[in-house]
Amino acid sequence: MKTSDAPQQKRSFFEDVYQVVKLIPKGKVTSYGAIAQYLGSKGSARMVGWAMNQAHAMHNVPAHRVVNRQGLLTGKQHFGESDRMQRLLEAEGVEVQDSQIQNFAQRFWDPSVELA
DNA sequence: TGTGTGACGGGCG
DNA sequence: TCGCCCGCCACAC
Repeated sequence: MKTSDAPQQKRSFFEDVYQVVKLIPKGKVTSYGAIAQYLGSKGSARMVGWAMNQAHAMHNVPAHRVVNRQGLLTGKQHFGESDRMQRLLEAEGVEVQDSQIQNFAQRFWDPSVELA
């Protein structure tokens, strides 16, 4: 086995994202950019979004709590059912109207601030 | 090895 | 105000 082992945790950028997402309190949401900024790559919000795509395999990652800066459930399409993501948020007390989180500013949870 | 992709964000017309 | 374009960076093929 040499260096070919360690197929488990890769300490990749993804896991960092997952850890942050897991820390999102129930009933709160954050944005891709906020996570990216917390990770140090403010302009790499796309990476976070893409990481969420892989997070699909991770059942411990509440990806539904991550939305874009507008508070819009842009990633709902990746949850299979169009209403699944919204349903999950509503189950946590987050008001969602037409894929748009209500009182987004109030529900917003910034890791770079809360985890500071 | 290099190119393309991507659940975004900010800026400009 | 709305819409379009460009930029960022890691990962897969």
